[in-house]
Amino acid sequence: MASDRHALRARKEPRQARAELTRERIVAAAAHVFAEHGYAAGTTNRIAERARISIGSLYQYYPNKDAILLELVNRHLDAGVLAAKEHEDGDEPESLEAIMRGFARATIDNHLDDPKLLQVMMEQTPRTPELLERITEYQRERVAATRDLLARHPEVRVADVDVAAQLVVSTIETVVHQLVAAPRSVDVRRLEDELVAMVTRYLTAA
Amino acid sequence: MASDRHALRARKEPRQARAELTRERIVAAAAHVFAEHGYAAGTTNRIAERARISIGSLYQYYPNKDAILLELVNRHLDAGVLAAKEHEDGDEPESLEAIMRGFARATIDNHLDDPKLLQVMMEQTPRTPELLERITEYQRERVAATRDLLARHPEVRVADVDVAAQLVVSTIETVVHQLVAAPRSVDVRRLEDELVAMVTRYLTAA
DNA sequence: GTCTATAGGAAGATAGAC
DNA sequence: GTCTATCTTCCTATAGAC
Repeated sequence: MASDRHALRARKEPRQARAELTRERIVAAAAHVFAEHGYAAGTTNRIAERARISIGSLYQYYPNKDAILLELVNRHLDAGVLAAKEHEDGDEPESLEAIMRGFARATIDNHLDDPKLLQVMMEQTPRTPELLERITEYQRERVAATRDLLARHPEVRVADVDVAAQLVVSTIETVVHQLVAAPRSVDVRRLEDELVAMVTRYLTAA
Repeated sequence: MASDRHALRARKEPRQARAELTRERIVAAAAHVFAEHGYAAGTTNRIAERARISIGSLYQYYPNKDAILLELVNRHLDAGVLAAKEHEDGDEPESLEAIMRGFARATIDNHLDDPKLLQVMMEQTPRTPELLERITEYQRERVAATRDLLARHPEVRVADVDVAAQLVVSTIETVVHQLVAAPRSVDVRRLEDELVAMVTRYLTAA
């Protein structure tokens, strides 16, 4: 078995690298197509066409359409977790307002990256069990991290830290999402200021 | 449903009344089917079946599937506007906190009515131009009414009333929506308290 | 491993009888 | 006015050649 394995260095790596590249092309194409046409009209044929491979090849890399979408959602959530972590792991002496601003900014940036795609993912996605699972886990993770942060921070005056964490995370996430989705709305920076002010005052009120 | 009323009075009215009843049956059936199966799997055939009319008859009352959905969305938004109006038109001497609680309570009630259906309408609906138009108008209306209320209320201390109104409406609406959609979450009443506290403190802070 | 061509199936909408 | 039966369209997913 695998007797042709001992070639010069590796025959396997280049293949995997090529395959990885193809997967990347598919994902990039899917992002573009979903953002432009929505989920239903973002057909696998269109995705394959944009990735400049055939529909047959596409199905060799992903078992079905939802798997491609799930990959996109996973990447977005991973980026969100990563961005949030950066601020959480910083030095603690930051003011609560600075921390909240970091949260808001990171969330906004992550959504501003490709608003159309995000909207499609949030609003038109079929709620498969895997996807729901992933989103729930993400929420749980964010709330838990925020709760710990609030519990440790000296400025926080709120009674129930669990409820507060849930409210703050939910508020920042959904408000940002809605504001980004509605491009007609007022100045984003201005609203970021007010959002930060609101949650900060809430958390530090006597 | 004994409507064999060949009254002397009118020949037209009974027919219209019958038609109105049928429309009502269709809408009720659609609400049930969408809530149970989602939008895509909530087929027109299923709706007709539940309304106990044939698919052909259904298409005599609504031109297509999206028109039925639009009817449902319209009813929900109308209920929302109505509930909000009740509190706005009340006597002014109410405290700001009482007003905000009224908003939150009304929003929660309106969503609690049929959470599943709401979730489907918010998340799986195809964003047709008519629907987007209707939602935008609803938002604009709510924000405008809230802005006027804030501008008149003596407790309000916030600098920019327009931005504040947008933030408050957006926060209450989206947070409630998310919380209702996620039935695993904490006590709804408890979170209502915190939500009200948050926006009230924000609006009245020095 | 990649392709073309198409099977397979679902669902929205319509035709035409009664 | 209501029904049944069906048409049309479209898209996912697969088969099979190269």
